[in-house]
Amino acid sequence: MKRDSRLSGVLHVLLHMAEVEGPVTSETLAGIMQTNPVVIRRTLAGLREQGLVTSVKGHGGGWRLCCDLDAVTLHDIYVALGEPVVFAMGNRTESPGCLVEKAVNAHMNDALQQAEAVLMARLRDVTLADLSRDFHRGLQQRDHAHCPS
Amino acid sequence: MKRDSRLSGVLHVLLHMAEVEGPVTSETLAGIMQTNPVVIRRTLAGLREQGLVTSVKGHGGGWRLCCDLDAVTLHDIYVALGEPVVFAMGNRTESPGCLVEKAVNAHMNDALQQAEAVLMARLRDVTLADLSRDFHRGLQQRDHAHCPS
DNA sequence: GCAATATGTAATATTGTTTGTTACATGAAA
DNA sequence: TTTCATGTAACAAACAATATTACATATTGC
Repeated sequence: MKRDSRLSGVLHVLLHMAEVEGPVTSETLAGIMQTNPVVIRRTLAGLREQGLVTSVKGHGGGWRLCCDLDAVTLHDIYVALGEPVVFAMGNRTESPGCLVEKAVNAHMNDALQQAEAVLMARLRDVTLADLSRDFHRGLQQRDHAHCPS
Repeated sequence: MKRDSRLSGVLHVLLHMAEVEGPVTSETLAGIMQTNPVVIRRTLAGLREQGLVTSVKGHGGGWRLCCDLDAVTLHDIYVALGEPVVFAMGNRTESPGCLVEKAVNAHMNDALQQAEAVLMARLRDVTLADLSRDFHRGLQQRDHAHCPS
């Protein structure tokens, strides 16, 4: 199954934006992400509606983070993306007439729902600031490795 | 995203088989599932390798359950299907050179892994017998509704 | 033995979704 | 007024799941 990597991708983009002062163009971001500028614009458009980023047209324009990294969780980003489907597995029919299928669906939905609840809880636990901290920790470690005292 | 409904589908098939004495042909099962006999055979082939069903060729042949419904959990079926991918969401790159991506992946994987653990635990909690019981309960309720005393 | 029936499986086609691309309109700065 | 950037619709490509076709193999019953 083809995996939807928008959440992973947009987090990547946001952290890169956090490292830069001025606005960043969709073309630059597309370069980092090895994708198309239009894809970036499409994706970030959702985040803009939630007030997480702003965009400015024209010369010198581009995209800018406009949220408190400490206040935004991964779940907020997930929601801003339109709450994409979580599972690659699902029921054959959602409103089955067959009683066998009803019994199957009931148990499957129960299991999937509990798993989804856990996932959402974990996403709510992590903020963009957490990710950024981890990134900088990784940077430091790498620099130490390259330039030992 | 297109959802993989094999687990749901195969459970449906197994419960139907549990209701019948003799062997059932892939054609009959395909009729119930509104799919193609070859799809049924392909899917059940995996279960046969795990000793959950048997197949007999030729005249009077077909498929038969050969397991204790109480002993087989949904997780067993999931494994017999080859442990299909659980999530529709995933990381952009699994072995990123970019430290930003590394930080993102670490948190995402953590969250996904915990959710997957919960799902598997729930699948292990439910047996085919449980599903069958629920089905018969549903049957009774419907009959009562149709023929009130 | 031979016809009928069923599985086994490879090869191919179809379908549906996501992602990528093109094209062009709109807006802002130099 | 030229240049650069977003906004968006329309279209194309890529990909994975499912469906279909075709034929080999095995078993039963006559």
